[in-house]
Amino acid sequence: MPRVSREQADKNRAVIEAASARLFKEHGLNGVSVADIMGAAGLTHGGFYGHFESKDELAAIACAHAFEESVSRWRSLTRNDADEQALVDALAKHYLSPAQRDRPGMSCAAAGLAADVGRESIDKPIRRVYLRGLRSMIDVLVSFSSARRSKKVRQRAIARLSMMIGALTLARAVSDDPLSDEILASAREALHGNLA
Amino acid sequence: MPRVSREQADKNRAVIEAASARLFKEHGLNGVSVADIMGAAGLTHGGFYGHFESKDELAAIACAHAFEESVSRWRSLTRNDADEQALVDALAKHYLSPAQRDRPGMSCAAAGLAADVGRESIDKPIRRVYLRGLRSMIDVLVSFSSARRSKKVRQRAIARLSMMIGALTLARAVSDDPLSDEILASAREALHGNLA
DNA sequence: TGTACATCAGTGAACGCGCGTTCACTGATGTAC
DNA sequence: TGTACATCAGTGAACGCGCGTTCACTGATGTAC
Repeated sequence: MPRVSREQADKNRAVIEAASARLFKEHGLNGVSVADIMGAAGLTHGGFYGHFESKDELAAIACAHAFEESVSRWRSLTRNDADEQALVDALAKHYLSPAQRDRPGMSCAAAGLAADVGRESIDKPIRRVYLRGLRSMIDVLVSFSSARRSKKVRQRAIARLSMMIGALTLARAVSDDPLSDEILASAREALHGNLA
Repeated sequence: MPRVSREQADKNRAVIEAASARLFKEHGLNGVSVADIMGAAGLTHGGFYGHFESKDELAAIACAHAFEESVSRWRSLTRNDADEQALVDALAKHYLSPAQRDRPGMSCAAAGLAADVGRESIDKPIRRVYLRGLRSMIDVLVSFSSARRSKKVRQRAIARLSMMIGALTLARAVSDDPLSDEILASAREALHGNLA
């Protein structure tokens, strides 16, 4: 059934973008084919190039979407006027959970795409998008602190983000072993300040 | 020039293993072909199956080699009788450097393969090898402490490892921006205890 | 409002290409005498 | 030690397959009158 309404076509494009964001985080940029993406959106592969110029272009768009989703979830944590440690704890509890580990497609963009983006050549559009997304995540963590201008606050935000992403990535690599839960718990404890 | 001496064949196998460990860390498990690996070892692709049963088998062997190399480098740091913080600082200085970031092939096995291993299905041989390797890295970090038996020491070791691997991975994803050096520096500071 | 037609979103076959793996072959190595 | 021959490490063509991308086609949508 070809030729769908303009409105439906826009919806289809949005579905393709959402599905690809999930699939890219789940299986990696090279672990997902154009046919996989279109199939997940209920379409066939040929129509892809009516919406996007290339798979690389969609990868960049999907990366932006994934970061927007992750960051807005993080920002929603900061609404209440809790203190910095409470906010970090809340984020860590959510972020470093078995549920997040086991559903990479529904989870953090920075963690799910980091290694793949690091291997993309520098001129690929996804690299600039990832950089922008990572900066906004750091900004959210910095905003948890009341003293936002200090270099120390920013460095602490970056270090915390590194630990969360590293722990999630490692937990996924050994998800079939008790060590996986131990990694999540250890990072949560460290972020709570219990190991200092 | 076919039919090489038994001795030369063993050397060839060792070269294939070393080259593949480097390439897998650099480009990912799916970013390297059998022909790439054999070419890097100065051979043609057809001879591959005389040495290994499959690409998956080599991936597991290469992963084991990569961890042995990384862990023995880490262990060499622990020879002198420095205190825990000095050992952590020495490791961080080495690990979180631009040189390590820019040469993934020559760098940490746990960081270079984590995301790929997390996406491999549970029955793939590389997963058990990665788990063993990660455990031995944790053991090295635990051995830095004089109070080796405590749960806290082990959790701290795991949290430190998570932060180092997360920081290195993120630094690679944004390596074309000043944020990359900032990530490395932030993690080094955090590991030194300056941000607590 | 109804009709005629141009547009174009989506289909599915096809393109060239590289993948992991197989296999007949080559000819130096290793061995039996 | 020298010769005859079996072995087998490495070669390169070939396999079936899936990839990203292209394109002729379809037929409902959108528009001009």
